Amino acid sequence: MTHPLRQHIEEIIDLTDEEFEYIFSHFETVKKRKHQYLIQEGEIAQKEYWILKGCVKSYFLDENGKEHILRFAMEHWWITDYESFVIQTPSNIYIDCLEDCELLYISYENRDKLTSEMHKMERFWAKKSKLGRIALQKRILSLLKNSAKERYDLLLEQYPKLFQRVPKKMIASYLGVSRETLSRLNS
Amino acid sequence: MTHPLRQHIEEIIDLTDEEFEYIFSHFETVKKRKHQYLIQEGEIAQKEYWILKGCVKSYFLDENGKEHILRFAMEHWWITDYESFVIQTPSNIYIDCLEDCELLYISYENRDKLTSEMHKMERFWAKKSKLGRIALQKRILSLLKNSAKERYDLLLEQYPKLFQRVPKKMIASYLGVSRETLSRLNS
DNA sequence: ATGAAAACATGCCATATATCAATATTAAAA
DNA sequence: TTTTAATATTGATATATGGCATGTTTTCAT
Repeated sequence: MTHPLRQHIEEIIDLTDEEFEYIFSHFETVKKRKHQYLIQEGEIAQKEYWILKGCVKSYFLDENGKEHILRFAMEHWWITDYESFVIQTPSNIYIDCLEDCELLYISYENRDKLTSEMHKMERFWAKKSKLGRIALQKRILSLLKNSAKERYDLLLEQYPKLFQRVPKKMIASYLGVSRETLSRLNS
Repeated sequence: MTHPLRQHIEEIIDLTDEEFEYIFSHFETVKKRKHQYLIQEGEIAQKEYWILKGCVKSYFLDENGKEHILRFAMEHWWITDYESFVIQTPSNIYIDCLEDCELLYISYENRDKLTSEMHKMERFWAKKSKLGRIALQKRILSLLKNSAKERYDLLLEQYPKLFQRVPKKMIASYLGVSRETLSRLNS
C-alpha cells in the first residue's frame, strides 16, 4: 500500500520507489495532543507539517487578545507559518491542535536540501506555492464581495467536514464575523 | 547603465551580462494607453507583465456589475492573473491601465522555457511566488482584524504614492468599502 | 476654451454586523 | 455520575458601513 504522502506528492509529480524512500527519509513523525502547539508567536518556524491525522488551526492574536483564524488544516494538508518559515523571521502566529494529531514534518534544512538535490521536489513545492497563492487570492475576493452569510455558505459547501470537527466560533473567526452573528445566519 | 529589470532580478539572484541578455531576449515591450486592457474576463492569460512605466489595476466584476479591485501595480511590479496564467484557464478578472503604460511582458511559453533552461530563473520565480503568497496572507489578516479606517491608514502608510495616482473610489474598492464611507474616513 | 463626464463630498436613512448580557446546551473533567 | 467548563443561542442595543440623492469640483475630450 502506497504511503499517503507519496500519493499526495504524486498528484503533482511521479516518483520512483527509491525517490520516495529518499524523500521520506527527510521527514519525521510526531504525535501531538489536542491543545498542543506546533508553533507559537515569537518562534521561528523550523518545520513544515503534513497532517496524517487530526485537525489544527493557525491564528493570530490582536491587541485585544481576540483570535483571528488564518486557516484550518486537516488530513493531507500542509501547514506552517509560511512567512516565518520562508523568510526565517519570528512568527506572529500560533498553530495548535484542535484534536489529537499525528503529523509528519520536514525541517527547514531538509526541505532546502531536498529542494536543491531533487529537482522534482523543487517543482513540487513551487507548484504548491502557486496553488497556495491562488487559494489566498480567492479568499480575498470572497472577503471583498461576499456577505457573511454568503461566505458561510461557500465554506460549508467547500469543506462540509470542517463543520463537524471545529467549533462554530472558530468558523466565525475564520470568516471574519462574530460568533453571535454566525449563530444567527442560519435563521 | 543596468536595465531596471536586471536590477530587479538581481535583488534576488545575481546574473552575468550574458545571462541577463538571454533572459531579456525572452521579453517583449509594449505600450498601452490609459483604459486599455492587458487581460479581459474569459481570456486565458498568456503573458506576465512587468511595468516599466505607468499604473494598472486588476479587478473583478460581480453579478451586479460592481468592481472589486484585487490589486494595483506600478513601476517595477509584476502583474497578470496568476490563476489563469498558472493553470491556463479562462480568467475571471480584468486588468487595465490607469495611466499610459510602458510594459515588458513574457509569454507563458517563454517563461516555461526560461524556467527549465535556467535554474536561476526557476529560483527567482519560486521566490517571487512565495513572497506573493506572504503578501496576500497579510492582506487577509488586515481584512479580518482591521476596520476600514485602519486599513486605509495602513495602505496610505505603505503606498503613499498610490494615493496621488489612483482615484479614491478605487482605493475604496481595494479596501472593500464603499466610496462614500472612504470619503468620510478622514473626518 | 468649453461642455461632458468623472470624481468627490455630504446629508439622510436603511441594513448588516458588533457588542453586551443572559441563558441554554453540550462536552469535558473529576 | 456529578460538576465544571466550553460552546451555542437569543434578545436588546449600539455602531459601522452601505446605498441613494444631490450639489460641487476636478478632469478629460474635443
